Amino acid sequence: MREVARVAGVSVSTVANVLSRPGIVAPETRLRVQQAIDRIGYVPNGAARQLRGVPSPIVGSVTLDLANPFHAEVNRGIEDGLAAAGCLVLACSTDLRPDTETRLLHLLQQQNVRGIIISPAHPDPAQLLEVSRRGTPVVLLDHPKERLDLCAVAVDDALGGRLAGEHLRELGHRRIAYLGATVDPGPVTRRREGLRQAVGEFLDVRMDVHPPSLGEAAAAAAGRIVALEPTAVVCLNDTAALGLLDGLAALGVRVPEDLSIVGYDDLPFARRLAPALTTVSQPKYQLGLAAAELLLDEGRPGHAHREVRFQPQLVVRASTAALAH
Amino acid sequence: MREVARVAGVSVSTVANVLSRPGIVAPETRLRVQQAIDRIGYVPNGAARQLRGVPSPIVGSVTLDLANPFHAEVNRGIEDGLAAAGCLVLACSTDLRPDTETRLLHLLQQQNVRGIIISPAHPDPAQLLEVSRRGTPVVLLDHPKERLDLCAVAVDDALGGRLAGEHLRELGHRRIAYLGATVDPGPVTRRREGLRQAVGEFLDVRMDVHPPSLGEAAAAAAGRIVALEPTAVVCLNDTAALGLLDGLAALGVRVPEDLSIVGYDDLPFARRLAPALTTVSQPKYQLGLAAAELLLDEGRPGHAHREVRFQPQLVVRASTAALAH
DNA sequence: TTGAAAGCGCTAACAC
DNA sequence: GTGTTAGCGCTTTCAA
Repeated sequence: MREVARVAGVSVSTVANVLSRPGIVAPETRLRVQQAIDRIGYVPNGAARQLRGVPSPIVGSVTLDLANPFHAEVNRGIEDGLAAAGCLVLACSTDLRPDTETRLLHLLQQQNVRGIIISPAHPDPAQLLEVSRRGTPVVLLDHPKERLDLCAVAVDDALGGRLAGEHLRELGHRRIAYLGATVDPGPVTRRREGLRQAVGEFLDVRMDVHPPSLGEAAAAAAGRIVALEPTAVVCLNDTAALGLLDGLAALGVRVPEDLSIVGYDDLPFARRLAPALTTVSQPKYQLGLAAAELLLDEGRPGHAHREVRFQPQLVVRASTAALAH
Repeated sequence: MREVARVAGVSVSTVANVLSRPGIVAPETRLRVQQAIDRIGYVPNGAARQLRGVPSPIVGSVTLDLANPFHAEVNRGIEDGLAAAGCLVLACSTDLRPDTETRLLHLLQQQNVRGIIISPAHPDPAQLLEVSRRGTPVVLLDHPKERLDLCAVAVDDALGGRLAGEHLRELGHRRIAYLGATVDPGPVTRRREGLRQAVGEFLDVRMDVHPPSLGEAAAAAAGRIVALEPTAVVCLNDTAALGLLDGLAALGVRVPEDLSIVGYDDLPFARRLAPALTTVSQPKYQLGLAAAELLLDEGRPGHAHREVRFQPQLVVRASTAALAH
């Protein structure tokens, strides 16, 4: 900046004025400074600006797994929602590990991010309230606001589970399994409860998803599921359903003749699987967009914390069928 | 920090020492300072640190579209590769728009990021060389190094196209279409050329992918493709192949009996489509991991720019078949 | 309309 | 082993 000032024959503060309040500088001077900036290829130093109190354009996004297509699309919504305000997304994955989440929250605070959008891995929100209290706005994603003093974007997960359960009941199913993981994120736990309340006999199946992928774990769980003799299985998401279809095919179990399958998320491939997957759809891009808007609103004068709530929708396809007698 | 010093009864520089060079501080003093830090809940200010020359832990990742499962997984590889060094990923999508890319590069430089990993949208790398020359390391992703003075992670795209073409030739196909977009990223263009060189009659089909999704555009292109009377179609990626299968089903065209289809990327769903998709697999997570490693190496003493090259692999499934006579 | 100067929070050289 | 001190690049009064 000093160099720009020298070349333009003005003082640093005039250069600063051209950058921050161009209206206050004489047109002729402004032009000279602009030319100097272009000639030198001057790029302002964000760190120095921040130190002077200008808010950072960076927003932290803490998700469970960026490689998961659901989260990837949510993040794209966040990115686009923030882009209008010139903000950038610092994207992090926790793999559902509370300690990783704690570490990331620390790092983000240190970076003075404008705010944090988080799908919590830790069941206790105390940590998040503390971050918020310290001055970094926090928006919950895929988590209900309840009485928390934070903004939240939520999907009615229990309803999603119930929709799947009621659909299966109507088809005559009574023994229904839920394929989840040994440790599930909040939304999956809430779906399970919604399903449990909607069905007769509920069979809880848990996968250990450590080393292999979710799909492989689901394929490997096929035998255990079949042994329980359910007539239908609801999976924690479409990827698990995909793997389960694989595993069932290997066992010679026909879907939906022998077993009905329901997925969750309605990823683009769901409609083209063999058989086309019945699933529960939830908005993805819109979730991210809403979270971005809530976060941007945090800075504004009359801001009050609020919740934006989305409804899931059952999409019936060919992987579920009426129970044969 | 001053507050911590006051509480611990030491000077700010002692606090600084505890944070940056703990070994130099007397254990007793160190403990007192640590306790003060915990009690106050002090969080260091990254901006101030940066201003003093400590490198930023943030790395920019500029991709074409974070919501694309291929890029999402690449980014996850980047994230994990950088995590070991305590770095965070600022993830951006360009949607293949050169002006967006330019804007993002500017923003990233302003943030003094440690480096930038980029899948270029702009065909001319001049801009990237300039960024690198100015002191922000740049690693090319999904782009060959060639004579550029940058590190690069590349996949042999032409080979990928050739593999698809040779597979189809062996099955007796001669009229082969390539389904791409009106404006394709570099890798897709290179695959097209590889395919063109491997087949007899090459039919170039371009989709306009602006408002709807790639899958929908591909479904809509089914009619145009059929009119060209190819016996096989290679798609720019699996998502397009998925859409095309949809469109063909609506037209009553059977795959592979009437038309063979080849995808690209081998996304998890490819093996479970109806029919299971023949596709060209390329490493995704590994690409990101390699890029992260190259970037981290940029800071080290004897660093020399180099290219890490991956080979694509043909995965034959049920969507391609020998040409009936 | 422009310039001089103070200071944001921190690090590191140096003196004690 | 600990404290004093001088900036890092910028914004923002305030004075000229």
